[in-house]
Amino acid sequence: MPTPANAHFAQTLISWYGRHKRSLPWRDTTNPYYIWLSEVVLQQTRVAQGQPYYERFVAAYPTVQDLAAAPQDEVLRLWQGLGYYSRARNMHHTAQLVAEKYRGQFPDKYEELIKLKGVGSYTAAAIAAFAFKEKVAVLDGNVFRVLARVFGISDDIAVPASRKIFQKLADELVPADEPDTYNQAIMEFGAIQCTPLMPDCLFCPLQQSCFAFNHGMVQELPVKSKAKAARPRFFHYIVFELNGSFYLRKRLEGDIWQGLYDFYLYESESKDLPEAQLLQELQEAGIPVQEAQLQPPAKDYKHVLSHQKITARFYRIKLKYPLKDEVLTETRLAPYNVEKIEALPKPVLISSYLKDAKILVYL
DNA sequence: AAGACGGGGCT
DNA sequence: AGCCCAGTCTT
Repeated sequence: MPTPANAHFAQTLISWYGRHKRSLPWRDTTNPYYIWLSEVVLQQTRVAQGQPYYERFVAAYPTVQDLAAAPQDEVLRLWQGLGYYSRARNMHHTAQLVAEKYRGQFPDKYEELIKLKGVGSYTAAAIAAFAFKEKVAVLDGNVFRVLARVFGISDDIAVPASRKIFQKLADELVPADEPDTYNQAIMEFGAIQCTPLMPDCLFCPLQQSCFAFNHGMVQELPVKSKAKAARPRFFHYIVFELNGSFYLRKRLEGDIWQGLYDFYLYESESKDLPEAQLLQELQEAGIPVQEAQLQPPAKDYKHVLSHQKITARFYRIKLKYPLKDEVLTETRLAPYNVEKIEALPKPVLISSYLKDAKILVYL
C-alpha cells in the first residue's frame, strides 16, 4: 500500500512525464513483441544509439515468427555496431522459442517472462508493466539514480547486494492503477531531468523533497564504485587476399565478438611483434608466407571496449594460390568476395579496417 | 560476489 | 581520459 508520500512521488513523476516525455516508437504500442525488442536493444544503450536499430529490426522482422525464421548471420548483421552481441544471439533464440513453443504469444507474467533467455529482472518487469500493466517496478540505471538522490540512499549501486534495498523501495512506489505510465515516467525522468552529470535541479518538481538536493549531495549520489581498468590486448590480423576474395572466419565462444567474422588473428603479449616472429608463427601454423608478400600495417588501430583496450595491426597478403584445405580446417578460414563480406556481421574494428583499406567502399 | 561482455557520446 | 548508458549471464 503506497503511503501518501509515495503516492505524491508517483503522481509528480507521472505529471512531469505528461509534459516532458519524448515521442518514441515503442511507446505507441502494447504489443509485447515490440516492447521486448525495444527493451533488448536498449539494454546498456542510449536511446539515440538504439532507436535506429529498433526501427531496422521492426522493418526487417514485423513479427516474432519473422525474427525466428531469420538466419543468425542476418540477425547479427543487423545488430552490427550495437555491441554486447549475446543480446542478439539470445534474442534470436527466444524468438524461436516463442514462435515454436508458445505459438507466437509472449508470456504475460513477470515470473514467466524472466525465464526467457536474455530477459533479466529489468526487461521482464518492463514487458510485464508496459505490455500487460502488471504492478512491478523496473530497476535500471535511471531508477537507481533517481531513488538514490531523492531518498538519500548511499548504498553502492555497483554491488549486487544493494539491489535488494532499491528493489524494495521501487516496489513500494509503483501505483497499482498505472504501473506502465509510472515506470516509463521514472526512467524518462532519470534520462532527461535527473541526469548523471548536470541534473536540472533548478526546475525539478521534486526539488523540495529531494534528499540529495537538500543536503548538497547531488554530485555524490548515487554511490558507484569504479570499474577496474581495461585489459590491454594486441591483435595482429593477417588479411589473406586471393583474386579479389578475402579469408575470414566466424569467431567462437569464449572471447569477445562471438558469432562475428574477422581475419586470421595472432595475439601477442606486448605491443611490438617483430615481423620475423610473426612470419615464424605463420609458418608454424602451416601457412607458407614469404616476407616479400607481407604488406606492413599502415597504422595502429585503437579499439576501446569497456573491459579491453585493443591495439590492432592489419597485415595484408596477396596470395598466388589458395590456402590449403588443412589450413582452412585448422583455422576455420574461408574465402569471401566483397559482396559476401558486406553481408557478414563484423566487429566495428574490422569494418573500420575494411573501409580504410578500400576493400569495402560503403558503410 | 565478481567478471565478462561493445560501442558511442559527453565532459 | 573517465564516466555513463532502458542489463544479463556465467563462474
